[in-house]
Amino acid sequence: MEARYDPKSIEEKWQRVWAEERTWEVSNEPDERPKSYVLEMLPYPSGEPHIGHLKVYSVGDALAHFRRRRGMRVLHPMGYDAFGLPAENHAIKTGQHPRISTERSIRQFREQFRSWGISIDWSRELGTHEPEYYRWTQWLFLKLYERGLAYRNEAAVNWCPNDQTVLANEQVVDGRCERCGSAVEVRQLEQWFFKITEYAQRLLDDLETVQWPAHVVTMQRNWIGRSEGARVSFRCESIGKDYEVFTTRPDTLFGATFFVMAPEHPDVLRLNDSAEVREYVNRALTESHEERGAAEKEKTGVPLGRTVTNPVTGEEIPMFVSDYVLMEYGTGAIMAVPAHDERDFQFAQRFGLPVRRVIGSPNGDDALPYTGDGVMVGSGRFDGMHNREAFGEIVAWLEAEGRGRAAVNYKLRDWLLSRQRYWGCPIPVVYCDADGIVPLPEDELPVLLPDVEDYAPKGRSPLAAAEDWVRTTCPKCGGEARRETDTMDTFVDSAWYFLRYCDARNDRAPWDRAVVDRWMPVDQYIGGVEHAILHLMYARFLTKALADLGLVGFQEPFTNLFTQGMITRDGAKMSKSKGNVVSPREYVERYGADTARTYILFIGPPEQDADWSDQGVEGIHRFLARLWRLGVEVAERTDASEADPRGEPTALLRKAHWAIEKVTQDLGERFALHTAISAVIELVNDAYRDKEELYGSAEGRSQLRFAAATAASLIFPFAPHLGSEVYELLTGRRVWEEPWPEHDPALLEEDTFELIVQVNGKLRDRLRAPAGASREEQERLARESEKVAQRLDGRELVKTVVVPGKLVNFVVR
RNA sequence: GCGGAUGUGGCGGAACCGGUAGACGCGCCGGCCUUAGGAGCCGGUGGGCGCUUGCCCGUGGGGGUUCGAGUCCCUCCAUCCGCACCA
Repeated sequence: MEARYDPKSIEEKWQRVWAEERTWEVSNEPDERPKSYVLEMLPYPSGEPHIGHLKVYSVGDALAHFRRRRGMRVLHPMGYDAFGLPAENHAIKTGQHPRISTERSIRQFREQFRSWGISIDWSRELGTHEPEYYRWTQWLFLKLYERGLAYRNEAAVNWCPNDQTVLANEQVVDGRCERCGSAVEVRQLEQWFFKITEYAQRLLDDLETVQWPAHVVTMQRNWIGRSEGARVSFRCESIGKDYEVFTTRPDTLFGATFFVMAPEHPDVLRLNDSAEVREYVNRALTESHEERGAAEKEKTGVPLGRTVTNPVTGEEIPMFVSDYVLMEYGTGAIMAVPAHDERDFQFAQRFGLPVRRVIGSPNGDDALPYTGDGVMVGSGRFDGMHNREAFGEIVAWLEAEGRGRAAVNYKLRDWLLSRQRYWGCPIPVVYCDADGIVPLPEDELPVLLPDVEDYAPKGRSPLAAAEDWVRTTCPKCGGEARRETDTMDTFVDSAWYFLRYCDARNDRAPWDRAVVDRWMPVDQYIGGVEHAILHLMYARFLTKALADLGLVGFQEPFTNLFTQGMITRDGAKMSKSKGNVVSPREYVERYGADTARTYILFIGPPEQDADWSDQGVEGIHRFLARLWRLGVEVAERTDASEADPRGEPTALLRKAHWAIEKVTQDLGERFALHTAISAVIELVNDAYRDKEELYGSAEGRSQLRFAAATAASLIFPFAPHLGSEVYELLTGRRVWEEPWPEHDPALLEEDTFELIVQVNGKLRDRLRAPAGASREEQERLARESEKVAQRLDGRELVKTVVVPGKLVNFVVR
């Protein structure tokens, strides 16, 4: 017998079968089976897949296999998020077209995914850079534009000086470019936006309809940042204009002793255009987010030499400009209540402004600023009221006077989607002197990305250099027009790919609604937490917009979300500079894909970070080899006719049924893939322990053969090649065509159980007791235990606790 | 500062409803097989004391609820993550 587990030949054999027979393709025609859409987040193809990819697809594939064999029609597609900066930066360095390097990476990804044996429906494969795909990205842009959800506007935007492009707020982390780490500058530019703010409330509300990890929901909630408060008007008599502010504390209005505007506020220079103010404003505008953002920074500002009227006190309060007020939030101006707000307090200290207490603290503590609740003071007829009550009363008063109203404000800002870069989806509009912004008609799509000589960004899109391409005619008047040269944020491409998969080869529309409505929403979405806000928020927004357009029939794209943890090495994040990168290919070549996949799932709970260990890989490889040898040996030493277990159930047969139940629960009811694998290991260990004895009888052989085939069947979702191989060896059948096994509950029932006997809650003895023992019987058995009798002797029995089928606890004094 | 998560052997982790703490794997120790093995097979492995049967301690620290707590409550500590001048 050639007793060597050879993953290479086994894996190649089954991969060939799956490719030739297109085993994992699924039709869009519904059948009696319930559907399940299992999706991992779209990979960005750069070089080769890394260990994180191996993990996410190992998790998703285990689930896809399990659900198929449980009788579901499973959609499990693959594609590539192919536009983007790394490929373009590579092009700048080498002069090679980003399409070349991107498509090279895609080939490598595809080849690796195949070598991992992931069960993908390759007939739906897509790349977001293909005209067949981005044609529809452009089409969606036009739909949003028609609906007023895409607009062009000048605004203070984040500018990355290194990547030479604007960024969305979500792509700025700690004042730095999320991609390259450069300090982000603020620039006043005209850009394209999607009106995601219009969906703020719905994005918030519908978080309650999805089953997502709590921390992701919390992050989205915080990002949307809903605050309830009021808008209040402050009149500036000297120029005869009302300025509105948003406040969450209308109850402190009597304590508003000054008024502050953001440097970007359009009226600042109108109120005061002195050199000092100009200089302050200019400095604030050019300061990076990081410099400006620090909360610890000392407050700065300049008085504007004007006043506004506090609407409740009638008092004239001074106006300032200061960079601690943000133009993007609320109205870009605030009422300052130094007694009850930290920041206003700091500013007041710095500028010697009055601090007026209007809420008392319940413990009589008179330290200011005080931000808690209490009883109103110094607030006219509201004095004596609790501030929570005064909140509503003051808003009602403002409304009656026409000086304000209740209002809700969100931190969420519109999605800035234009980028001054080359390797992205062209925005399908033109600029015409006569007609202004003109969207292209649908039949002119796709607007193909032209080839250019130079990819280097120069503060404007490299596309602007393609003069022949830029010059075009206006679809409205036929006159001269210029094309939009910005491209779209790649997050637009990935905000709808899951819809395209449903109907990937449709060339008349992005999808057929009936088809999409049958597959969507995604039943299980799997990916990393790093997308908790960006991608997931954008995809949710787009889905809602499409629902409003009547293009899809659901509100949320991802019913269940699973966020997998990172794989570290020596406790640290893998990086080239640390030299601790684990290459999946290396391990797949050395041990086989089954070992790599099973190990990465066995290492720990998939949602947690886990540290890669070469010794751990060896351990799992040993287990798979053990299972393979068991299969070979059992196939040789038992008869195929003995496949069905017969005779008195042995411990091993019971163990097989126990493993079936365990794996089914771990895979079906939770994401406990690591404990599912443990259960199969236990089954194989028991088979080794018992096999020599079982070979001795026909009945024993039949049960052994069943146990080995069951182990193969249960390991299949994790190690599909080995599972297929061993299962075929023992049954002659294809494991993926077999229904998922079901355990026989009768076989899990034992005649006796281990009765735990405690005295004062401490374990004192373990006894065998008959399965159906009554409480009295259990207690009697426990009392008969010598060890227990010794401890009960001469002491007063206070109480006896009996848990049927489990334990007896004697409480003595 | 605010919000969230986590803390169990030498290591990764298990224990699902409050009921045998440490499944499974790694590592380590011992044995078998072998010309030899870093191959395979079998056994042991939380700590301490007796070292045979047994006893005591033990799930980050302290306190509480309970017949009984890794699990529930309070409190403190540590680590990680997210947000952070959002009015």
